Amino acid sequence: MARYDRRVTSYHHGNLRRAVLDAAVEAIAESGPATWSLRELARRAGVSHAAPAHHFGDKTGLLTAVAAEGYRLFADALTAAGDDFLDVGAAYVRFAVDHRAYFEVMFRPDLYRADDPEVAAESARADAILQRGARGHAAPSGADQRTAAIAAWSIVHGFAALWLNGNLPPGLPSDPAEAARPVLRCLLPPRLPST
Amino acid sequence: MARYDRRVTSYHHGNLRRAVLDAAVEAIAESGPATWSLRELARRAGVSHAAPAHHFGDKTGLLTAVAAEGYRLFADALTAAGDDFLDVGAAYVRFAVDHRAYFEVMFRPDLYRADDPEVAAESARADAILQRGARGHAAPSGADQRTAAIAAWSIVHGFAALWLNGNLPPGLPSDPAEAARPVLRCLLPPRLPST
DNA sequence: GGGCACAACTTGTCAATGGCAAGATATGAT
DNA sequence: ATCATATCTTGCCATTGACAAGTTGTGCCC
Repeated sequence: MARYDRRVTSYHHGNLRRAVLDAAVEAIAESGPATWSLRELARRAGVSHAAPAHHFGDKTGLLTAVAAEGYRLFADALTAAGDDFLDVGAAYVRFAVDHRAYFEVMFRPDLYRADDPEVAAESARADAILQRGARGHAAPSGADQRTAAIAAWSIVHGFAALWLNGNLPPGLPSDPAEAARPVLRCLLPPRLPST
Repeated sequence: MARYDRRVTSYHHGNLRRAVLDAAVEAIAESGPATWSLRELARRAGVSHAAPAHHFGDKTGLLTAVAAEGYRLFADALTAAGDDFLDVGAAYVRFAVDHRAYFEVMFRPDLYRADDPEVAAESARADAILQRGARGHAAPSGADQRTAAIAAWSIVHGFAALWLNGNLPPGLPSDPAEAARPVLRCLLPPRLPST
């Protein structure tokens, strides 16, 4: 913490935007997207109570910036996972847990301005990668491609959401991405006995 | 609206608890669980700004009451749906959409006191019914029973969450429960050509 | 029917918050 | 050197959640 505190007393912070953004993500990760205040973030960063408003406009603007950055990191993480459904799904769950604050804001569109250009662009990028990942496995049970893609997205998103809420039964592997794999496999056609 | 306004001017409202609860659900359905205030609900009910506190303690107490009632209605709805996975899943999604306010609060445990006795009891009841519903379909792909149950819960919950967030592609049936059925079927073993 | 304990609600107050306006200070371009 | 502009501060206001203390209605017991 306090990585972005001002080292010396100067009128200009130098990196206020990033400092407030990081403080927000940290605060959200600690106790949800509603328990902190803009003024508290300003205090953490060592600036006056109105300084954040200059960079983000208002609280919604800050959450919009969090969502935009979250979608960018999210799309990057999914891209790095490759094409296979299980790998993309595991990366999806891992992102949700490792970057809980981003994830929680991203999928709560009432918190931010979803029509923000950067948010729209990055979320569209993530969408495209998810579509590709879903296409990587054969449509089960004779369902059409689109239905199968929705099923894939649903099971991955549902697992991540339930994990974050603590709704899953105890005894699962401590690594959520590994815990997810056998669950996601349920959506795939029966495997050959060779593997 | 205003179904619980006081008809006559009297010191006792007569049904304040229910009136505030309904006003809260209405407000949450309109614009999320964070955009309203206790004082606004009090105004809607035509009582003083401190009256709700008498029944719910504080804002968290009110949200706890919403969650408790939500889980009760939820468990009832799932019970009425029967034993079949597709029926229970469709009822799950229907509840999420028809009772959006309850659903959004229920699955955001940071908003309320999850250790509240009534919440715990009703959510346990819902859990049991979900387990039964998941057991109603054969475990696919050789997965064990528990993994299959988590997969079932994940795909249903994920579909509901994505529908509520507006993340699903356009063109689906307008009835979310019917839209969910083919998606949920992806989890089942291939059907016989007879059906 | 009289009195009394308690439930239901009101009024008043306080610190904290988000947002705005106006002012101060630093930065960089020319 | 000057000046436009970005960055940050100070001051202010309405609103909020929470609490304390007072007021009014209700039901119960005798």
